[in-house]
Amino acid sequence: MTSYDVARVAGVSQSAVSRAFRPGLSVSAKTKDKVMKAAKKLNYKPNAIARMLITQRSGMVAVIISSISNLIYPELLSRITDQLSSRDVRVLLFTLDEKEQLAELLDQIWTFQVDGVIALTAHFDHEDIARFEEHNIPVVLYNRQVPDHPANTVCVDHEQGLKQLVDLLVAGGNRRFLVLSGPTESDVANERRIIALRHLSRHGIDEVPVAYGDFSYQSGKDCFARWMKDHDAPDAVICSNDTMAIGCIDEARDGQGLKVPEELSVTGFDGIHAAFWTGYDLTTVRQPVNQMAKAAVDILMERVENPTVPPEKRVLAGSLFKGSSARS
Amino acid sequence: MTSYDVARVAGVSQSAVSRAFRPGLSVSAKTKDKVMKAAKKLNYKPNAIARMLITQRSGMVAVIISSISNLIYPELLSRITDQLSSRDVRVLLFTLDEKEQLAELLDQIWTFQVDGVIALTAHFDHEDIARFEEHNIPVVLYNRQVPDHPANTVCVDHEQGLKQLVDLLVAGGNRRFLVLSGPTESDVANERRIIALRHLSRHGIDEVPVAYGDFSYQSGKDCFARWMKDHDAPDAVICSNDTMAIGCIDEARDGQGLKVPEELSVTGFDGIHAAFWTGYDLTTVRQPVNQMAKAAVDILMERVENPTVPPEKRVLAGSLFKGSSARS
DNA sequence: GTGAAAGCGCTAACAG
DNA sequence: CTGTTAGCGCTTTCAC
Repeated sequence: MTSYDVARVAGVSQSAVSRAFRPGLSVSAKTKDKVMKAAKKLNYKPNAIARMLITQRSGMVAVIISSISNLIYPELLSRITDQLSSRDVRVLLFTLDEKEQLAELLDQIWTFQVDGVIALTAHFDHEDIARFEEHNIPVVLYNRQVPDHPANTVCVDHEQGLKQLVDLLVAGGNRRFLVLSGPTESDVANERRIIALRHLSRHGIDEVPVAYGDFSYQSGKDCFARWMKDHDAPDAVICSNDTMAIGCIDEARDGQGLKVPEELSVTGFDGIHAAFWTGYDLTTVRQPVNQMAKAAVDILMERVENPTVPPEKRVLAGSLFKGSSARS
Repeated sequence: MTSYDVARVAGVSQSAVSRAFRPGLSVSAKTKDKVMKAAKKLNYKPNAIARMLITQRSGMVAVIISSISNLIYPELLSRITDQLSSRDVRVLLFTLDEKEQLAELLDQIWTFQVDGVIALTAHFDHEDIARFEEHNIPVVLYNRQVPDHPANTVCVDHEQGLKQLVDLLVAGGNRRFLVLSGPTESDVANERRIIALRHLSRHGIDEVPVAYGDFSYQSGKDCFARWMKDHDAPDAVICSNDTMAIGCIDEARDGQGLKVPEELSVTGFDGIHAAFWTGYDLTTVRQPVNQMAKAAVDILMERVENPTVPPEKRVLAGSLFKGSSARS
């Protein structure tokens, strides 16, 4: 079923059919009516692929996500998809687990002529960003920045969030700390670790040990277990994200027999749903996920409409959630 | 940058360029080399949209998912995306929360000319399936069937899984039951509820009360709290999924002061990651998610290659996981 | 307001 | 093996 078939049945030209299906184009009510009747009869739907080819706009945005062991990603994906849907844009989903796959993934993105990209994960250097500019595809990075290069970014305010978190912990009498960081390949992990250590240092707490996991529940559990093998329990564990914090709590309680928060404070970051489950009730910094998703989509679509708008960085404040996983 | 530009630089015809970029087509090594050199120089990538238009194949599969309050969905989405990626097929993601949006969503799917559809959610009647057949788009349903109509389906064996679960609970001395079901609009919820009740009945346990939630953590919590307001605690709660079971456990422990499993057995279904967190250690039936995702993609892609292959139903056995949330 | 005509960038016969 | 040619289904000037 093509627009020609509809045109024939409706007794109009093919271009009339095309016009009838594009909003805001000059067609008389009578013609439009004839076209719509014929279209319904033939069960005709315009072919989006052909439209993409001619308009040079795919109506699709690539969303890059990594494996779902970090529970913040599905929540973000969900919000971003909703935001894009409401603007009548479709999501082409890409997952990226290994750094090496990035080049291949980018190739796919070019060939698919997506209108834009939202990257929830992956490290982008200025060369990658330059390639996007070359291809004229706007990109928005989530919670990460490109060193020495302006880029569209929406970030939670790590500085402010972690300051509040650290202040709270210190005020609660915690003195001996352990930082449970995400992997050093992760921009987010590095930022959160460095900022946390800096704020601890401002309280005169230095030489804080760091253990490294991969943002997953299991790694939170394992890292803490490994640490406890040849160390005394610290007062508090500052985790790079909620998923690891939950793993750490489970290991503390069930593996090490420590009472949380009486004998051990544990904090997370993100504010995933599971963090608020009463079994954990995590002290954490909540990303304003809805607003951040909206900001990411707003920034992106503005650049899709008008490619000359310069890069923009938006930093949104997180909110400290005082759960019962930390003495405060 | 089009194939014509590359052809000009390489000193060959445009169709030679096209051939060079399609695997397994007859091009001499020399020509291919010239083409690739020119392509690299011009930073050329074939335009997938144009290819879709001419080949009538988009290389995209629509995946329909619902809101992520049920944690099995992100896990499934992740596995399915991996499976499709490995076959060089892209995922076009659609979310469906309200039943009323289905028609609109289907329209989108037609216009985008996807090669196939995997539906993790939504209720499809035989009319919907017929429309897919009309459009010649193969569909695979996940954990749901179409009444009175053959359709491609991959299901976990609810019958067998729930039999094992109920047998285990009864053997553990549990006699007074509560079933915490997902919503009656959900095919999966209905199937799990009815089968559970049937198996209880076989043990002579009838007139089992049912409370209805929406598969979310909060609804598990709320439903159980509401039930406890004007009833004694049952021996065991059989939940339609793990997320509700976790909510139920949290409410039992923190809201009602009940010891799990000593005073209350709670079971789930699905085998989501969080079910195995040591804080819950849920007795549940684990869907073989990897195999099911693979089966769904296998079934789908076989029909994409060859539309005449008849519908197929694959039922995979789940595995009972004996956690410590139920007396057994 | 409407129709004719020219492509968007590519693939796939077909003939050489 | 290579080049020529005819579209895929649509949007968009451009005359009328």
